[in-house]
Amino acid sequence: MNAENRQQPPFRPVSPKVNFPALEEEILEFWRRDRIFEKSLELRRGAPEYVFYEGPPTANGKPGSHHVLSRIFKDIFPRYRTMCGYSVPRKAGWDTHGLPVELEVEKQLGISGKRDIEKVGIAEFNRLCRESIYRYLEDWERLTERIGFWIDTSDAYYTLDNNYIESVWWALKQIWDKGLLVHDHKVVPYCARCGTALSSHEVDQGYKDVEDPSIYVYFPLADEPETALLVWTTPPWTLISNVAAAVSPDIEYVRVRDGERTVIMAASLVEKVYGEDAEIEGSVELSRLEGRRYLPPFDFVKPEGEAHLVVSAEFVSAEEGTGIVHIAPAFGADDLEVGRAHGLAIINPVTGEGAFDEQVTPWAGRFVKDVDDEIIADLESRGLLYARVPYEHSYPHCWRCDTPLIYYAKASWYIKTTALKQELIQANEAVTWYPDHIKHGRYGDWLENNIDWALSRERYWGTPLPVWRCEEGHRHCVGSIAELTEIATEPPPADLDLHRPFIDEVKLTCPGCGGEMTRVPEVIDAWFDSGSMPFAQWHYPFENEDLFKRRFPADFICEAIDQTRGWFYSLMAVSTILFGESSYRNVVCLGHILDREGQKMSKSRGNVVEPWQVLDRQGADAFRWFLFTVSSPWYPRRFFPEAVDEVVRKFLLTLWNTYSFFVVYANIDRFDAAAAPLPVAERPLLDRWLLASLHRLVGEVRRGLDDYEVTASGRRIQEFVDDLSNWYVRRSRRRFWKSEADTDKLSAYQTLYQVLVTLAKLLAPYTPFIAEEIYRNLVCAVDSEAPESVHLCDYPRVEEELLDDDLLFRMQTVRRVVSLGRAARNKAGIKNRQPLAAAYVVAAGEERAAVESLEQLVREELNVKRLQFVADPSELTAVVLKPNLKRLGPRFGSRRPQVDAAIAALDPQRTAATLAGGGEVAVTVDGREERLTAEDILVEEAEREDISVERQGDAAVGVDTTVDDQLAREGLARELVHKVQNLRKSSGFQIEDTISAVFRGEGILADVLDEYRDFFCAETLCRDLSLERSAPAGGGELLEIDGEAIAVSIERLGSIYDESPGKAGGKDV
RNA sequence: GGGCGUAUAGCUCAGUCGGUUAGAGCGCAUCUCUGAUAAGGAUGAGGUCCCUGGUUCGAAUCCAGGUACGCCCA
Repeated sequence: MNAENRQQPPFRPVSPKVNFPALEEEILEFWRRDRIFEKSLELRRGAPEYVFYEGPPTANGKPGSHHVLSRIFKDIFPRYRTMCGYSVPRKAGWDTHGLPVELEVEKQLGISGKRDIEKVGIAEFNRLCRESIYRYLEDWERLTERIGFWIDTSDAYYTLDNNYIESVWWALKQIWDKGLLVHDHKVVPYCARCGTALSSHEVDQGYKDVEDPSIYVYFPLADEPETALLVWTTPPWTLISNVAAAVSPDIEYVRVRDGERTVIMAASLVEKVYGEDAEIEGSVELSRLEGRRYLPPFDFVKPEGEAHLVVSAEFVSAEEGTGIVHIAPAFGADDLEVGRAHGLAIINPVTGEGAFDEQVTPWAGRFVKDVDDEIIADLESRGLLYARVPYEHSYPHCWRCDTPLIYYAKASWYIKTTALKQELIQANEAVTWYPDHIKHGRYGDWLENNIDWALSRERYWGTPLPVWRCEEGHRHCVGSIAELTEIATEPPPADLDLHRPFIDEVKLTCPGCGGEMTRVPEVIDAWFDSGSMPFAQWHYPFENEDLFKRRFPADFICEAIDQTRGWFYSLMAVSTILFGESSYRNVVCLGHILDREGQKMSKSRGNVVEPWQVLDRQGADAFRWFLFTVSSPWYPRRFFPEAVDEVVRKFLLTLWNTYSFFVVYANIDRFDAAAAPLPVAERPLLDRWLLASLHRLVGEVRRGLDDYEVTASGRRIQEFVDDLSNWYVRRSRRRFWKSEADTDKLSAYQTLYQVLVTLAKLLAPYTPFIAEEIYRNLVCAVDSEAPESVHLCDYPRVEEELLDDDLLFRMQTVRRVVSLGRAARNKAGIKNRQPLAAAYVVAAGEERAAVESLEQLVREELNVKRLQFVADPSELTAVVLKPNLKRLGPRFGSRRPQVDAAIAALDPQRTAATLAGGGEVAVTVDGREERLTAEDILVEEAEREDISVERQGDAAVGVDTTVDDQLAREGLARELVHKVQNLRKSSGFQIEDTISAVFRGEGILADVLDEYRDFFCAETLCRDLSLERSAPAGGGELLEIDGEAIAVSIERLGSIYDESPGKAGGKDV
């Protein structure tokens, strides 16, 4: 053993078998222990910032696979930008308020509804809500860490913090001061039993198909009582509150005879209501309708304002009913809008319990829906009912108690976002959306149809609306704790919890009248909380002014498509009101994860894939790579755990094997990564090709990630890894495994090393774990100066001088030739191990030059001795001449067999050329010369027996299928090597073990072994070969090849480490 | 009910400006190769490009209408 051999292997040995989840746990431990995330932030401190906002998840349930999707997209771009030299602070956040939290607690307590909650007490209830938030926080943090999402959870913002709430209050006060925070009536879906309005999400859960009564009612005109408007409506009880009848400017109205009276209705609906025989008396001008008064169907309540006249409204349609719509502003959104426009009264004799109040004498105290029948009977008794028709429709019910909801005008607090529509649209113009169709599609449309933001909730667990009110009706909005303290009647405690019920106890002195002010009972929509995070996370403007200003707006945010009207909107709306611009510049909008059937994953369907299923089995890199590359992130994608297996096999293991191959051989050879690199120009063509290919890839991946595009870039990396493993490494294997330590070998090592290290950096944002493993073993192990983590490195840059399009073209050409050649071999049924004399390549010009420059490679791949170029595919095929029986039959009759024979005797190639040139050939029949033309002889192309050809378009490759004795013997030699290699493997010998072999046999196999003795020994590391010419019997394995047999027994002698001075390594090729 | 998106091989997905025989990977079958590999190579089977209609010399692609699924809204 010489000194060199006693050196330690440079790299930690790597097993080709790998357990990714276990590996990842080790990496996580390293990151934790050595604070790599913190160091990655520290490293870029002071660099230009790339601002990322974390859209706070509600930690109100366990995180699922869909959260993995958004969280890895939130991870990859900040990682990438960090490696590109930006400072990318990553403050986590938690959304802690809102109805879902309350519902969770209601469930936990086994209670339902506001009355129950108040029985429990708001203080206790909110305490439980606060607790509930933290219940799943650990699950979230554990998952976040495990998937490699680098975000600073130690410095997270919580929307329930007093500081956060104070910033939100500040924002609300700004909005208040602009006059945009208003108290107004709106029609909301309302559950009378629960005494609360429902959010649209809740309403969605309760639609049911029901049958309600609908009625056709006469509204006699005040000045012409024998003529009536015919109005169709449902449900009947709203007629008590009728204040107008609406017609449409787009509908034609007519008078129709109806017994004693005349009715007015839409022309297009007459037949449906009165049948084919209806008697139409004439049409009615819209101007003759608008403003006309009619006799109200009920007069329990005296209207305050305009009432009981005909108005015109766009929303009226002639699709069903009569084209005239009853208007009750208290009970319909459209109605309220029409009422506003025309100054109509609002008649609302319905209590919070959904019952008529005392004004409606006959039915006071009864639930409105239960009175429909009696109302209909009353109308009928007064001759005001034309017809009653059952009406089937989908109607919302309370998801909690199944009570039919009523649409009910309630006073709530609104932000007048409609007043800012243009500003919002303009703010959106400055945002880049991925995918771009969202910008002017789904999201743009939403802005175009903007409605005021219903801000208040009559609930408990939320940011309290900071508005106080006095007996005089003065209102005051509080914008800070200092202000609160200043005008409170009694100074609030220093540790005041700003939540209910504590804040409700704080009374203010009215700045207007000096009276006592009490806080309004509402809390605010939790979306306003999350929309306020750009400043509230910093407690701006009370603190951190510079921080906020530096980190506003965000360069990048990312959520799933369902956030269009959620966070994407609330962020933009809040910042546009306060700061006049969007709080984000680029937004990645992800599609949803569906189950294997394409159905949405949901707890109720039971089709949710638990992320740990994947993380524990295949690992985080596999999960990440799958989600990044398997399909476009904008589209909904189907997901099931087995789908990740392919990613592991196809990508991660291929990469791993390449890496472990390198480490195994580099350790055997004691490769010195610090040695001076060979100039690239002096490296073999295959190496230059790989480097050119790598740097083309670097450019593509950078361009992709710069443009928030991960899928195509990832797929390109995958292709590269496939090329690296199955072309470069496979082609280079022998270069790593040969005894001379020449520059060819050094070049192979340096090139593969360089490529693996670059690849690790390139992959770091995608698959941070395996990238870290490769980097640390290859770089940190040999270079103590290098950054300790791949995530502290700079992202690879394109090295222009390594790009070489010409070389890429040449290799592509060669690979096509090889592929065709292999197909040709396969077609001929000749084993690859059998050497052949020649391959024929149809190529000219650049392509021929390409193949010539890599001739040896092609010969090895195809296992042929010689490469020959031909200009035309026809040179590789035979020509067959056939008599054209149609012509020659009549011409020669019974002498035709002679003609056939004569044609068969012609030289096909030459004859075909003559005929193709318009010439004639002469044959002798019965001693007479006969002339035959192109029409007499059919020229067909045929396979040549001695060449097997495969074509693709203009390209074609053929192989010479003639196996002469010498080739056959060489083939047998390779068979022997192959069999013995298998024997080595099955005997459990190491790659580097040397052996002795004893053969017993006679005949051709013995001859071949003798002839190829050196070749055999080099290939099998056989250091002691003996051949007994005898019957192949006795001990050992019997090798059978083509019916011949030879017996062999092998034994381990030693290792190549133990022999030869100079570099270890040992096969002579 | 409205808006937006999606639909291509058994599965997961490409398919550029409308242009030759619609592709890849997985899976399947046959063959082959292999001392890095859970791999590689070759061949093959497998298609109502969701449906209907239109534009066009020509449609997976453009237009209209519909169906299914998803999201948002009513």
